[in-house]
Amino acid sequence: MHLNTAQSKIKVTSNRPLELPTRMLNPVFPYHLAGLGLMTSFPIEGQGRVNQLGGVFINGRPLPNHIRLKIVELAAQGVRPCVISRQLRVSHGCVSKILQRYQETGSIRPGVIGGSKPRVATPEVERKIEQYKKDNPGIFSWEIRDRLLKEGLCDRSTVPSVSSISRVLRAKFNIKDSDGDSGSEGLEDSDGEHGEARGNSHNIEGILGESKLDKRDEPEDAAPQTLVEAKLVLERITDKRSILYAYRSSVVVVEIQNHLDN
DNA sequence: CGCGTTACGGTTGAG
DNA sequence: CACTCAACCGTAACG
Repeated sequence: MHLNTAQSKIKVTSNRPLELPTRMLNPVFPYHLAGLGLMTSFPIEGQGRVNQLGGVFINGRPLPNHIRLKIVELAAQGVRPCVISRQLRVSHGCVSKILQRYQETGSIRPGVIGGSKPRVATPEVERKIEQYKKDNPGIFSWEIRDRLLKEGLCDRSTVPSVSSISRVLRAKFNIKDSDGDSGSEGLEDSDGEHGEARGNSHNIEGILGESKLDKRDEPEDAAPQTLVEAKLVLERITDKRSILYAYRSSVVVVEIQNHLDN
């Protein structure tokens, strides 16, 4: 049912997470061989691969949000994990992981990928920096650095650099940076457990999030409820076919689907 | 057969 | 600005 589309190639040219709706699965891919061990995780154009179930995934990258959502929704309706796995063509290990995470955290989102933990600006040091700044708002970063050394909180190898201290101050006190771009935006999310909280402006879900459709874990209130609302959003998105699948309202989706297919 | 777990090959991004 | 490396990813396979 998913394969009778005119779409014949899955184009994956970016290493960003892509929306790869199941209806866009490659109809010429020999899925009957994919599960026989003759080919595993068969590479398709670019970074997209096809798993044993015929599902498309990008190695190393999280499943798109709409599929994660669907997994949780189906589970909530009482659908068994093995059925979800087959229906959405997602490995059962992955279904299991996403459901477990949802149970534990209430979030459907992937974890925070990449980056590294602060090496010098530890929470304790950050607290001190914050305190120094509160005590003396006019204090310079290099003065803070000196004080951290003098009071023995850090030694020369562990004291944060002046730029590290500046970064902490920017974060804590929302001080505008000279380049004045993003930077301070994600700070509201200081619980920091949501994977999409940063660097999300270059994928389709990031765009959605910024258009207030899917910013939180429970986005349905903000989702377009009418065809007109949905079209307005669609007009700002280049990959219209893909973005469809992020929408929660199946009625609207079907309407837009028909509209685009004509 | 269903599913929890984990090795593996991969990506990411703060430091 | 290129690099490092520890975080996370989903799949496949085992038990």
